[in-house]
Amino acid sequence: MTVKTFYSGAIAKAAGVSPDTVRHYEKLGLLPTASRTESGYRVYPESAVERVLVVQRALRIGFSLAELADVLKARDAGGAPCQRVYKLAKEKLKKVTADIGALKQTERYLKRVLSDWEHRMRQTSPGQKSNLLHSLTGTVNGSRRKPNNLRRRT
Amino acid sequence: MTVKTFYSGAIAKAAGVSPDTVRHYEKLGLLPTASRTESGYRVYPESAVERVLVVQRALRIGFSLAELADVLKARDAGGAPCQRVYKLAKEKLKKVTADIGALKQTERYLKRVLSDWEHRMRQTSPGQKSNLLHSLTGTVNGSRRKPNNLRRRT
DNA sequence: CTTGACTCTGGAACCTGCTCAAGGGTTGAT
DNA sequence: ATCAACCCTTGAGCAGGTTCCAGAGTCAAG
Repeated sequence: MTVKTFYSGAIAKAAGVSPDTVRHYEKLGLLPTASRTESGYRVYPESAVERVLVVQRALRIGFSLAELADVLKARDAGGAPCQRVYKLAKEKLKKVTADIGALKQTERYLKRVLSDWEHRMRQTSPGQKSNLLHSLTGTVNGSRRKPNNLRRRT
Repeated sequence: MTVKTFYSGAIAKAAGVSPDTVRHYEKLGLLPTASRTESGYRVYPESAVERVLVVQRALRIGFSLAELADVLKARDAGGAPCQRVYKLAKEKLKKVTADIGALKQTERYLKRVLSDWEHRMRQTSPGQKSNLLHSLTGTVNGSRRKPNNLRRRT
């Protein structure tokens, strides 16, 4: 009795990603190199699903694929990179907290700007310029760039 | 008496960006097309500095260059795209608020994970696997992708 | 034995706001 | 005349995590 095995597509479906992603992960070393059928199809053990899910969760926390590849390769090589993982996670937390602070400042600023604009627009007849953008001041402290990319699978 | 004029480099320096950025903005329509000297140098009025600054501030709020190009072109064409700008800014606020919520969830989750790991590592002799990554559960609700990119000018 | 759904490969494209490089002209002071 | 310090253009590159493509092979059902 052999272990149940899966092609890339099945792993992908079970983990909610695309087959391309599975292959990509393998190429980067996030999944141990799959064995192949005679015809060249990748064959994975069921555990690969969990692996993909772990990667996805770690990504959400802020790990990069490269970092994950590092530690997962170390693990697959028999090591126990817990210290490394722990340290990385702590960095992620710091980053997240900092990002929250920056975003909050942007939020406050944006709220102020909006209420200012509402005031300004009430004093301007429609179709007239009220120079909203122009009224932006230089006092945005938090830096904000793309905290979007809300990933969603189709 | 003519108005004082500036080359791209001077505008850039005054606004704290690179000349490349100024040209880039012009190409995208964020700056009205500059007139040229006989030798082909771009010539800007002083107001271009303010324009670049406005763009930079709007970027921090979360506007994209494309959106800004839209409204600024409309303005330059004699329009008053205030409604559009206002609506966009409101969307930005919504996004920022949502991002903060998502990040806060990630923060909470990450904190839980870390304290769990600390516990786990105390029970594992050094050099042994404690499967930290593997213990990531699926309960991260907030989606998080790169709320970093903290822009800083060099 | 055809059809349709799968698999493989390598490499390019996506997105965004720049940034840089190559190759070449202009300006202004010495 | 020569030099530094500008300016121009086109086009490519970066980050990062996919996603998509062409061209081709494989597999199982009818």
